[in-house]
Amino acid sequence: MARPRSFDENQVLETAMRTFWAHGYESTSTRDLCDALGLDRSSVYNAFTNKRELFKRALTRYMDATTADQLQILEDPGRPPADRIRALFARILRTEAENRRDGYGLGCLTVNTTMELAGRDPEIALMLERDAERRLAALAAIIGVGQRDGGIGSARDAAALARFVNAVIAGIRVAAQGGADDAALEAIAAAAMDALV
Amino acid sequence: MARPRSFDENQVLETAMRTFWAHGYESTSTRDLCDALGLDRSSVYNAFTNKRELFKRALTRYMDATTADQLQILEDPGRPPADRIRALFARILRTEAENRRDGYGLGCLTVNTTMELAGRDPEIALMLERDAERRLAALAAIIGVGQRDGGIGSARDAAALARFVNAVIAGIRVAAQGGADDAALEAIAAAAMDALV
DNA sequence: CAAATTCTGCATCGATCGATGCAAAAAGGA
DNA sequence: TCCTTTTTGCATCGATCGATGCAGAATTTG
Repeated sequence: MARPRSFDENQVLETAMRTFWAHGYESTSTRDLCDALGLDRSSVYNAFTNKRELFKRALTRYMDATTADQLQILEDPGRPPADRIRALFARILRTEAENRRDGYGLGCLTVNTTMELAGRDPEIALMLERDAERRLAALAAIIGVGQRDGGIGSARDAAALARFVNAVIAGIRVAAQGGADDAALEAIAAAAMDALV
Repeated sequence: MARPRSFDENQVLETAMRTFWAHGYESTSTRDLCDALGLDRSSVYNAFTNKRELFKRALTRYMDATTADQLQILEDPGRPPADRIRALFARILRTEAENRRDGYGLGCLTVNTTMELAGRDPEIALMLERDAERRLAALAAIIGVGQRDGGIGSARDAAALARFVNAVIAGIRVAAQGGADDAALEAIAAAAMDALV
């Protein structure tokens, strides 16, 4: 009954996500986006309302994919809990290595957005907090299991240890954006594991 | 022989530093700055060349003050090495608590700038790396002393442990900007100490 | 084929950005 | 007091920002 769209919405979101990821929200202009997307601005505004809504869609896509990937690692029944945390760190290190360009990592869109927008956009801050809660809950659950079966020797509150692991991951992202190499990032993760086992 | 300036350069740098700290580099317009400073743009451009040079001056001021403060804690001869690291974390937590507004911390201008600019401004990235080197060197030295006198039980390379402590501090800043409360930040620091002693 | 509906391409809007030109104001030195 | 030098206040520059208006193209339905 009407003219169909000339683009695939998922592909647009994927490209928009990578563009925001690489340059940040404010520094990505709608013109930059449309160049990367191969679309006119009016098409983007027609489909996604405005820049901020498009960003929210892209951020949701990133968080859904990333958190699902991390939860899958944390809930792998084939490994003991401590090994799952190790595997999580290994995944962080691998993605940071893959996304390195010009000596600087892209970091993580979640951490980047927390730094850029959480303090002045309550709605986006809430999206980020909900995502963080999911990851913290999964981490705390696995750590609790590890504490009961002895694989994780720390007697600290599991929720506190989950916050610690989450903070170290964020610290690794920051170090990557600051130019740290793979060995430096790996040393951080290895030391963090010492606090758990 | 000529008209004197109506402002104190140090006060201007202090105010500019706090404005950039609160809102970031790109999101602070020259008009925002001049409103905060009580000066006209032409005065600011006359004294500091342009926005980026003013930012570099403000960033240098921040790094000099912050790093000097942290090095003083790390080099306090009255405490054993492990206690100095604990005191460093305590200082981070205190400043984050002091700089909290609307539930969100200001974080740290160094970390904020690393996330916003390090990947696309090589000169500023170099300034940040030099500052990080100073802190890492001091941390590694103190950790080495602690390893030899037994206060720090970890057998890991002192430089690697220094990177770990630095990353945890960055992680605490990120958590603070994400809305974490004092207790959550303290739990992160406490767990990090477990990896050293 | 014609009517209805949506999408696309181009031009452009007002707002804001960093930065500058210029004349008046303010000081010191003669 | 007058000359020289610098700062200051005001107006404004060109570029870019996010966003929109509108006519024509494209497609489904009748």
